[in-house]
Amino acid sequence: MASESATTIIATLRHQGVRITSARRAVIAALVRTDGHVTAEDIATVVQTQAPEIHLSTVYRTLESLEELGVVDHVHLGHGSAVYHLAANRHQHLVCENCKKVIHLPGGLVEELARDIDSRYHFTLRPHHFALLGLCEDCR
Amino acid sequence: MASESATTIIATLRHQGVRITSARRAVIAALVRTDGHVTAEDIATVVQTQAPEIHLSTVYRTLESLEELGVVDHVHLGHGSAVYHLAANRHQHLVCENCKKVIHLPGGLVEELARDIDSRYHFTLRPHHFALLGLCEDCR
DNA sequence: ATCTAGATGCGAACCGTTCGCAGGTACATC
DNA sequence: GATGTACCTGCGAACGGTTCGCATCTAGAT
Repeated sequence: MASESATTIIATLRHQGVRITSARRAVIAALVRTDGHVTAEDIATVVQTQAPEIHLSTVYRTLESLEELGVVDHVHLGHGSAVYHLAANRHQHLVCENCKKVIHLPGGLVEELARDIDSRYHFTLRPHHFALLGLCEDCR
Repeated sequence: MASESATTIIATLRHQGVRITSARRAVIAALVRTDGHVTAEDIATVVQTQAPEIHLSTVYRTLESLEELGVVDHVHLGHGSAVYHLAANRHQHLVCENCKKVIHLPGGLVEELARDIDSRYHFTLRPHHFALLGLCEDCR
């Protein structure tokens, strides 16, 4: 799945009646460019190299809107700030509780567990919203 | 698995060379008594009905030590404060992202996933340290 | 009874995030 | 192109949860 371009995302947003401001352009551009797990602060830093007036709180608010619109996800890695990425590259995270290393996993891994939990507890897992914690090879 | 009594826990701690102070007694007693998912603040409140001078920061420090000694676990439910419980009743949590309801699961549920992740990524899941987020029956 | 490493109480600091408000800007409308 | 207004922004202050520094105290070894 190729990652969406900034222009595509902007077109989608405009189509949904969302105002395209320079701050939003900048945040989207940053997300598309970095394409990893970045914190709001990371995004602010990137964005501010071009447009220093864009405030961290605007970045938070923009990310919040983008998430409501289904364009980005945020994940809590179990320590420190949440990280954000484009919903298009949704995936799972393993996080080492010792060295904090993050390992990306393909999205499908948890599906069996999700089915099991659904049938037994009538609960729909949304696995991309949480990280799987544990110990990596080096730390265990 | 019967939950350990406060006296048993204290004996274990003493045996490991840990000082038994009145604050620690009180925190352990509170944990044994409530036996659910309580926040540090909850514990402080309980403890302070008997011993008002025990400070929230002491509760945090005590919980930290108890966790290092393997007596308690803490879990981040994805929003708000972490919750603590005795390691003896280790279990899994489903948390509804909408209504915040918490469902307890037996510990073994994630084992297959854990084995899978271990063999593919050489990573040891510690599933009791994170909640599984999603949507409950009523909210989905 | 004495000593000392370690635990405590207290408040201030911290970090990540949210909020309130006054001013600014996108875009629908003419 | 000018105008209006709902929405967005910048800013700083506040927030909730947790950690820290420091002076004092105390458990338990001697």
